[in-house]
Amino acid sequence: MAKSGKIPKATITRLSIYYRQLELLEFDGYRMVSSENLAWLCQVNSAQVRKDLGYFGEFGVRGVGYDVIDLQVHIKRILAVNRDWNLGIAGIGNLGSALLQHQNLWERGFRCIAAFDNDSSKIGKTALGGVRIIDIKDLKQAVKDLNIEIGVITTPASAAQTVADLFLKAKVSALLNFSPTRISVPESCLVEHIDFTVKLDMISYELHHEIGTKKTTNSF
Amino acid sequence: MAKSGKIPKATITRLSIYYRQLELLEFDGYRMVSSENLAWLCQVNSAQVRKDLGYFGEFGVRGVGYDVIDLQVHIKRILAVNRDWNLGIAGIGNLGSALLQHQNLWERGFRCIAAFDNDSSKIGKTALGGVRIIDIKDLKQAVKDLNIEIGVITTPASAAQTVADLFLKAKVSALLNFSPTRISVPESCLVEHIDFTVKLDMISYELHHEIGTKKTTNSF
DNA sequence: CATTGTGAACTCATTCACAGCG
DNA sequence: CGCTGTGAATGAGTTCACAATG
Repeated sequence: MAKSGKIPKATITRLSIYYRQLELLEFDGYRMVSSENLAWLCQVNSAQVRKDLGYFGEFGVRGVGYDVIDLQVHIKRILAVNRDWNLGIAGIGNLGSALLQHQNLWERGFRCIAAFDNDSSKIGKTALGGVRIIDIKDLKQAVKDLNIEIGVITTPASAAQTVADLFLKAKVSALLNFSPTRISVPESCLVEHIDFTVKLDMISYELHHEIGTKKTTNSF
Repeated sequence: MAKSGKIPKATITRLSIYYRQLELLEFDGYRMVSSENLAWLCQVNSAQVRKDLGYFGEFGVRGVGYDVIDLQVHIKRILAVNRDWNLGIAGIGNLGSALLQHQNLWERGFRCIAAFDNDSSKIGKTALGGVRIIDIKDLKQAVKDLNIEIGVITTPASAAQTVADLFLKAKVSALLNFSPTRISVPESCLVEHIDFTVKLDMISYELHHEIGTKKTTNSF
């Protein structure tokens, strides 16, 4: 069923987006959707939708389309979001707080179950989302006790590498880095960056070089 | 000097990253850097660095490398970040607040000079960063008065399209959308998305499908 | 018979390899 | 001699176009 081979990273990104549109379609009462429809909603080419899905199996019915609910189930399984993931957030400023109380994350199974900071005025207090703030010195123990798999870095840039090292010593499987810094990690650890200063630089560039045509971008 | 032709979007992303490493190199007292060096720091191929720069001119000295300060100036000019950009933030929750007080943005010339919300308990108050919170109904006027060019959407997903429409009516040039929703805009408006639920889905996928090799990613 | 699934064609991006030059 | 700049080679990702089919 599921086919192997090299799967473009962009495909995974799009699967995530297809999934969200499918949720909306279901909410709006649709039972079936064609690749054309879905592609239009996600602002991509319809062959792209079919090819992306084709990497993982045959989920459609020729002449009809895809079952809106069925396809959600398939994509959840592919993305492995049909389970919970435990997250620990380091750096409980506004950004960290935003993630802790983010309703959507919890609903999707991304559980922010630990909050770390080095500010003694915060430690021991209850952060937004109802999680107690733990001294970052105790990160390793907490990661172990709470079985945290994904570390989220929402510290200032200057602390990012230090915090990353703490997470690495605690053997998390992946890091999500919100600081505008490249962090260096061993091969064994997956890192994703979310750097809005880079996005703003891109906007700056594109506004300045006024590209006349289609400007909505598909980068996430 | 500056060469034209199609420039990959990824090139612009990398220029932004090169720039940040150059700042660090300068801070550490380096005067010159080779493409090899810089590439290593940014975790890319050295030919990539040279090609990226090559789209815009010849900034290096053969046999020597690139002047650390000079190259920063060139990249700033290319990215058009050698000027200020006025930003308006809509949705003053934790995420919006994080941006408003984000020191780095201001230093880089991205000035968050307006804050909008529809919550009457917030309107009129001073947000973090010292900006007064304006009723979102008055967005259009404020955008005009303050000459805001980039609208930032930090509202819940449910409000994202409405707020986007307000920004569009106010004729901002670009939107930076932090909500996990595709927003539809006319061709004339540039949109960049920052969607961390997508990033988490990617982490989930990659952890589940344990890719044995190099896992640090270059997507921003 | 409308729509999927997919090889082949094409477009875009990265890397190689070396000529050109300070 | 060492490193840049770049055409040529390779590789990756997207789109086309149509045979397969429920």
